[in-house]
Amino acid sequence: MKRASIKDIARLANVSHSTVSRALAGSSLVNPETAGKIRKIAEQTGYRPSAAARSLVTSRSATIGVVVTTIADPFAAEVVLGIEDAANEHNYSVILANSNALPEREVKVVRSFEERRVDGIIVTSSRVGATYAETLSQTQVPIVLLNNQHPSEFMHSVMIDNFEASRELMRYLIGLGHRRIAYIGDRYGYQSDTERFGGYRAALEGAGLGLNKSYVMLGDGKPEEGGEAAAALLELRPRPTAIFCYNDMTALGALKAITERGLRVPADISVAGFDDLFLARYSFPPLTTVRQPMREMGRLALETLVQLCDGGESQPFVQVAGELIVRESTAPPKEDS
Amino acid sequence: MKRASIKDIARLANVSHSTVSRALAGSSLVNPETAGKIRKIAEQTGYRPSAAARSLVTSRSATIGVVVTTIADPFAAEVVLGIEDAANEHNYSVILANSNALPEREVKVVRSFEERRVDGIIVTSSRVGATYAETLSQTQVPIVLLNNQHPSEFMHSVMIDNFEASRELMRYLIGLGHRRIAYIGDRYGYQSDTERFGGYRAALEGAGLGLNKSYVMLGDGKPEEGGEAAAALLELRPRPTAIFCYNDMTALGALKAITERGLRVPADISVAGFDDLFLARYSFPPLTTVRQPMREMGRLALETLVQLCDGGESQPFVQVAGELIVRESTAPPKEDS
DNA sequence: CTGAAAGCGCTTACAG
DNA sequence: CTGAAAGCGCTTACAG
Repeated sequence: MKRASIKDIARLANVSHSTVSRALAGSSLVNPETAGKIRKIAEQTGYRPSAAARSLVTSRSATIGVVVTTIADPFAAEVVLGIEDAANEHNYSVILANSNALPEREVKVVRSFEERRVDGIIVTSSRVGATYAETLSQTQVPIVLLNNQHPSEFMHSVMIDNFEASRELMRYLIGLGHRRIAYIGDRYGYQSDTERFGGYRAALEGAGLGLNKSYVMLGDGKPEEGGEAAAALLELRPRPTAIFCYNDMTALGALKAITERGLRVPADISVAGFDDLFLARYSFPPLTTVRQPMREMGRLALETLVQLCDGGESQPFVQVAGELIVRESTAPPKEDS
Repeated sequence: MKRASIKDIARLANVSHSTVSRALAGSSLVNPETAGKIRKIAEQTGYRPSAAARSLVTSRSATIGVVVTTIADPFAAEVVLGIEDAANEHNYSVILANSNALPEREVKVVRSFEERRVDGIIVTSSRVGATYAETLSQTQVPIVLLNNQHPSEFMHSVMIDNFEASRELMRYLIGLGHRRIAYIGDRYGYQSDTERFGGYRAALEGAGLGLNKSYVMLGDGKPEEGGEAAAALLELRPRPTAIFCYNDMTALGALKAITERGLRVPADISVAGFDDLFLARYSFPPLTTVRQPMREMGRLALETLVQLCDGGESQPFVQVAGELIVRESTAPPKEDS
């Protein structure tokens, strides 16, 4: 059974299909009475306009493409929720694709977005390398990068002020009395990591503390390696009294590794993360971290994109502020340490 | 700058657009040499076929719609990852929508799917109430429910064998020596909760233990209320020696509430969950739970859907097995309890 | 093997 | 206010 088309309705209403089109579009150029009749018939027949047909003539699809590395990452999931909620309000649909950080997948995704003539693309927190960036810019549609900035006239970005937020967290740790603070970063060289490390370093310098390179470790942004890095840090003498993790996932692994080795957080060592994922409230102990307004950032990205799609201007870099969330994984260092 | 169309390529190749269409579709009805030339031009001009135009004539969109309550739920995220990975392999795109459990949102989502002429729909773990089910069945496209079964010729479903998995977990707990086992379910009456409760009950009976109604609490599937329920359970005398939570999120809250009250898990009381979310390995202590193969279930749902879209048959109920994962949140009850 | 023609379901000038 | 016509970019019988 095929879906009713505009023609079927025209026949039932005894008008031309042009009139039906206008009536359904709410045009003022049609007799209110006829319009009402048409709408009623459309309603009764369960008519649904074909987005494909419409987009063919209007050359707009009311669809945006969203690429994440993997939606199983809680950060990405929160962002996508924000994007989709906002998209829904603007009557856009979102096509979701996971790149799994595979270059061939990235290429395929962009190609599929192109074929579907998405009106814009949002790329969330992945490394946008040179090739990927090039593939992306060739799409000719507006692109918004989330937590990833790339200097290009085609790309806008929304991100948190990593440097400032990181520095604030560090000042808090230093204020607690910590002098030996380690940093577990991300070996993939995300911009956000670089910036957070920048804040870490600036805070150390600001406090007259030098950067001790042996206190800087690299993980992969996930618990497993966060734990390994933390374990290695524990072996150092003098041992750091606090560990600042690039993100909450890393911190989660650190917490586990430390606890498993019989040390207590924060009595023996403090741990802080970054993101304020949902699970930061349920870790043991609850994690001190920097909150990123993930949903709002997603919403902001969508809104920027819609503005761009409507041919409007938008500032190329939207920056939001982080917020220090103090929980129970941080405390002053032990007297004797 | 507009995208190149089949006509542009036809002009450049000095053939008709029909030939271009055939060549690009890999039809054998076209001279290999011409075909090669056409493909080369298409490549050079960065030609991308319009999915809209194609779907208009083929009446297939190569798109499927996925509705989740919220993608911020880790369970949903894992499932969606599985769906999208499989969809990618079959060259389908997925449109993602969050219903937020709002009826009006559900209606809007389905409407949008209809307008986009999705080839099929997957609905993940939400209550598919009577109205929603009706809205869904009217779409005329195949529907696959994940962790939600609904008797209807239009709907297929893939789900875990909740009853059996729940019973297995209970047997394990009983085998440990527990006699007073509480259950924290979900007040929204999901089918999965009903079935897990069924397994709980059957196991108790099977062991000659009666069902103590005061040991059965209801949460909302999230940590907060899981914690409240656990706290209430702790007040009971005699106190239960183990708590089986409907899902990991509930267990996470229970763990926190118990620990905050100065009791130790599993020394003072055992806790088990269901799902084996990523975070179950990082809770304190690591959670004993039942693993649901979430990604595989997503993949299975997509595969079932594709089969249905291709006009094939498929068994209406696909059931997968759960797997008991024993970690550190469960142990024999204390001697004196 | 190739092209001309029709048609998918819409929107939108154009003419009345 | 309304209709006939053209066209968006494809696929696919039909005829050669």
